[in-house]
Amino acid sequence: MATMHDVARLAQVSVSTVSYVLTGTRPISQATRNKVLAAMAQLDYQPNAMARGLASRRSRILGLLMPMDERGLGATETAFVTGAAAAASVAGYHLVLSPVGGGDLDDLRRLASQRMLDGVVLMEVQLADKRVTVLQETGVPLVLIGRTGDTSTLSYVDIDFDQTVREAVAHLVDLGHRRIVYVNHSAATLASGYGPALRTRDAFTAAMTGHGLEPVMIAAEDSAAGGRAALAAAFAQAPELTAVLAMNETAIFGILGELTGRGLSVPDDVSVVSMVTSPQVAELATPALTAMTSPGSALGRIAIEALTRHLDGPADLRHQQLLPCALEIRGSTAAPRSRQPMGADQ
Amino acid sequence: MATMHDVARLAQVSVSTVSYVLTGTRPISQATRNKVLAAMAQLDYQPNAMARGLASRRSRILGLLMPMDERGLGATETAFVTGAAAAASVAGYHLVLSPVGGGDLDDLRRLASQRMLDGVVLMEVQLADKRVTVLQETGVPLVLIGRTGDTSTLSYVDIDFDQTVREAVAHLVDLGHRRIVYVNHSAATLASGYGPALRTRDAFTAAMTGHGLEPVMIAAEDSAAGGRAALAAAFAQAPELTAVLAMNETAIFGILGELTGRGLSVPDDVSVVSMVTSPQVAELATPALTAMTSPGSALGRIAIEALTRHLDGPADLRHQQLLPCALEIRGSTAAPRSRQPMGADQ
DNA sequence: CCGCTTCGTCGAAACGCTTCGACGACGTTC
DNA sequence: GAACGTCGTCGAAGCGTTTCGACGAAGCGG
Repeated sequence: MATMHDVARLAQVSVSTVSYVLTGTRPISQATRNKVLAAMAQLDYQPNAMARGLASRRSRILGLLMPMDERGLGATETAFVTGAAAAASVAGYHLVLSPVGGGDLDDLRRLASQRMLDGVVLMEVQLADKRVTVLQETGVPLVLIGRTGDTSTLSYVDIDFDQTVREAVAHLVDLGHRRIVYVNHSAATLASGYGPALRTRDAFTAAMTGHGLEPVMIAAEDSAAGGRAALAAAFAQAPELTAVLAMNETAIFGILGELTGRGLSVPDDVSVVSMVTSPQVAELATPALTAMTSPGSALGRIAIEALTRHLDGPADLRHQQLLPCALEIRGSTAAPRSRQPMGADQ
Repeated sequence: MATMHDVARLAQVSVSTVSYVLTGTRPISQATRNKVLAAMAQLDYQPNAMARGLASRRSRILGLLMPMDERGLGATETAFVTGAAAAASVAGYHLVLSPVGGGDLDDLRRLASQRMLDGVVLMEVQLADKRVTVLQETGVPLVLIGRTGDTSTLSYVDIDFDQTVREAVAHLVDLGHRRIVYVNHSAATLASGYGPALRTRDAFTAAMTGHGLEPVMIAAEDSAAGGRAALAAAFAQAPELTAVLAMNETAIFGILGELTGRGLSVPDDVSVVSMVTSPQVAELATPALTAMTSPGSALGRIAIEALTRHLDGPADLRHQQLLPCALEIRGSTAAPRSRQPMGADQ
């Protein structure tokens, strides 16, 4: 493995000159530059990342910390990762993903303190998230996906759940629906302070109230069975429901199955809107789901851009941004079949 | 940020002694060790990963190179990653995931040549995979998930597709099925040399022939629509089919939808077995799918263990191992309804 | 044509760690 | 009790870069 010394010797210049050619820190004449470049090519020289990192105190590596639980990464998260990786590459950084469980806080602290990562993007942030505290203590530049409860001191990018829910509800209301049930994540997830679940709950209540309608929310386990149970609960609470808005991507297949099982057709009897869903998943269902498509890759890109700006620019700037999901109408929503005289609600 | 010098000064020992306490390379008396440990704790000392890596020429970081395409990571791949991460942690290594597209071969070469990774696990290997060549050239210790066409010189772990298909076919045959259609990945995927698709195709042919049955294979696009089309094609080629074996996890929802659409019930009219599928996905369907569950986390663990053995042990040992998927019977398979006189095939 | 920048290059000192050789101080062994 | 290990520690030499100060050579205004 050739080193800078070898290149310098072959090109008959000093080591520092080679370094300047590589980094562009100081001007180098075209003639010298060419000599050096030729020597590099001839030796198949690759700079040693460790040595660079040690001397320059920056690794040019960004970490994307993602929780890896059993249920896997959806297309949404994947889009996020690819968006982030692309942006990192453009900015001249490598992006590495590190699977961090909730438990290994010490592991996390170690990772961050070892100065191997120039900056960190943390995914799936809870409203009260110890990981954020740990990372802040280490002093690594940090951007969150999602928000903690107190957003004042941190940079973050997140989905604009408020607007997303408002648009979803508006779509259904425009179609003529009045009885709309919201199927959220599980009660346990809500209790754990999972931001998206809590924020959408509040946004749903607000949106429905704004239309003069009564909000009905059901918490569903993240499984097909959970979805089936949720639908049963929904019909118990609101027998005349004509539309379901679902946040729970996993439960939605159970919901659809149960609907079919009850002899109800989508969208003729019941309309279904899936929230924060990727087109890929939406297309899996029959009929394809009308969904609020999450801006996955944009979120990833923006997070990385904010992070690199932190690194290159002044230390204390904050970036806080919300992006709504886009409504994509497919086959699972329609005007409600008028099973009862119109105007009954009014 | 405290350095080793600071620790040494505070503990009144030499820098090398501190290093020996940390690495255990040489014996240190209990008294000295305690002094050093106390100093470390007091200063909240964290070793600098770059400096360590430069001096020792090993980063203690392993890379898991995964293609990140649009369709996301299934639970199978996720299990794989978590298995690998756990094993790496046990062995005292960090595991970082690097999303590498097919195109960035240069990127890959750079990553591997920079001596930032002690070893690499490469996922989703094609039968003829340029990435393997590139990585081999750089000399990084390498373990594959999947196999190239020529397996002689490399370490790999892979699913035993042959046995997996054999078991799946045997399950259906035992139930009494005679007309079984195999829905594979798309023709394009097959043509690109995707190992699992090719190997299962051959294994299916062999297994069916072994039972004295005629193998029928359909290539399906990776989408719900592809699944529907595939089922139509299947009925065209084998109108009396009673069972479907599907490799294509994405198409399977289309298959199920189309089956229902034709008024056929699963499993009474048609049995369905899903191959290389995670329990999570299998449970999404109604009824839950009988599936060949992939040994995801075991594959990850074994790959990392093989890799660390490469690093610590002799340079030239190979590890080549196949693991079958496990048959998990759920609700989508049953004996065929005898729509025609038994013995018609015999 | 004299002092002043600016340009292009060099040598050497970090960066924070590992590792090697050396060296007392003690047992052991015959 | 002389010769020999072993144990615990130290100092110093790297590891392969970046970066800083310095310095000769141009270029330039007055």
